[in-house]
Amino acid sequence: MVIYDSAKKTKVPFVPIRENEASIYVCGPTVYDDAHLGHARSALSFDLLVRTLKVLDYKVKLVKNFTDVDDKIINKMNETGQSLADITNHFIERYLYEMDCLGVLRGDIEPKATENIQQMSNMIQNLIDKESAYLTPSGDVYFDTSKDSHYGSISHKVTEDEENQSRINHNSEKQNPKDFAMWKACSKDDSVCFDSPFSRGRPGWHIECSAMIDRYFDGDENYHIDIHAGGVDLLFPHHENEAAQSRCATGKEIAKYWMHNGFVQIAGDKMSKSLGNSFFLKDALKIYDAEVLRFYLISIHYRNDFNFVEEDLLSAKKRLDKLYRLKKRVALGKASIPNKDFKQSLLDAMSDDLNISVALSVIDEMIASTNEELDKNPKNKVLKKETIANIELIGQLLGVGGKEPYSYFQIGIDDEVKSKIEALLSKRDKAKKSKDFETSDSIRDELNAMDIAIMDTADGTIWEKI
RNA sequence: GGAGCUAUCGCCAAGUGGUAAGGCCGCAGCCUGCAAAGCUGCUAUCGCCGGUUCAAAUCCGGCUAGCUCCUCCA
Repeated sequence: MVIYDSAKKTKVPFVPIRENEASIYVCGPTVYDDAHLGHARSALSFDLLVRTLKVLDYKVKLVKNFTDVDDKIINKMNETGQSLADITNHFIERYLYEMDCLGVLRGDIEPKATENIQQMSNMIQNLIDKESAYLTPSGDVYFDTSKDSHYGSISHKVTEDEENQSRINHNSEKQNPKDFAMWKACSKDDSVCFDSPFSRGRPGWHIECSAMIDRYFDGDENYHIDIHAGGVDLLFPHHENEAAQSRCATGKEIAKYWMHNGFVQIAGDKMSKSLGNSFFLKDALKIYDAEVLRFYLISIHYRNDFNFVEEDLLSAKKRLDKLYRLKKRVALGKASIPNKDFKQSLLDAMSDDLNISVALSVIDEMIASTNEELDKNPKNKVLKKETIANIELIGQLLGVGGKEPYSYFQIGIDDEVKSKIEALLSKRDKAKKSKDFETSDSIRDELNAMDIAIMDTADGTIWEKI
């Protein structure tokens, strides 16, 4: 396995802390709003990583967090009058449901920030004791970036003159503009406060990941975990700051490897809260089939920008359709084992920093060559069994193709429409048998008008929802 | 203002030194009563300029365009 390490800015061989094991932490969402396509893409990117490692026989430990205490959530409380727990539980539930729809494997642990206040507080106190952090008169605690000689080693964003060039005006009680809050003291009217040795307040954003990783992973003397993952936007400052905290608190690097997924764009623009062009997953799932959406979102390499275009989604669907049509052809029978060359090529592709484009081309070629062989010899049972195994492997690795193939082509068709289709087909069949092609063709036109495609096969006529 | 990424066929997109994978669309053929599905064949010299090299889409420099980060963000 080779992965692109965004801290080293190059592809590197993946050599885990412990042989044949992989410890992975993925930065999850701040749960104050519905998840959008960007959240889906991030989750899906690292879902492919986890699936690939599992197929390669790594024992994977995956932790994905929820940031459930944050200024944005508090703003939402003030807007809606709901409690923190009401808001966060609602969005966590929605998030998990939507990710389940997309076939994203659950984390082994999915901790919330609020379940780790004690751990955060301990780590902050530790950093204060080591003079890597300082408490201000108002009760805030800042990390002192000048105490970390490796600050900037992850994102490479910190330059000598950045503090002067940044567009942001730094005020506050920071000793250094690069310093960041680990703990924010609450004011009197704040409703979300936790006790700590330094002040009543709430944790900053970065500290939760450091604390959770310390809590949930063992690591070794050099690193806490193998892979730390998230969206590119988190590279700086979030991951830089996490790394600094963990480094100074524990003397270990937080992660051996860093992976960051690219952004989803809508019409060429970044999708963001501030632009108000978010495409929420709940809306996307109303329009598109979840599996098709998954297939589309994973079909572009995770580090590239992803420009969401409906036309492209539809062409992705056509590509997935071909897999299911092949599945129809081989549906009867048990799986044997995947074709050796196919499996090797597929794993080689995914092992190269999740090269999905090559993986998909390997699959397309498998589909074409299998169809060709089945055209010549429709009863090739050995091939059929092998193909079933091939498709199962695709399912494990990419999380697509697992549905029963006929039902895949009937999504969105209710029983009423279904019986109407079947009645029309039976009528057409009679007309065809009596060579009344005018009638049979007009029935076909009628079905086409209903977005139903039909195909006559040796075993009778089958239909698909287009 | 600073830092970085990207630029390959109509569209999506692989490919980090040796003469351009794959998918969608299109065209032709096979199959079909006709279709559909499936199969076969056909369609690019890689943003622009210059350099290095026997050889570059691939390395270097410049330019142009788009995007991202430096602020909450996946």
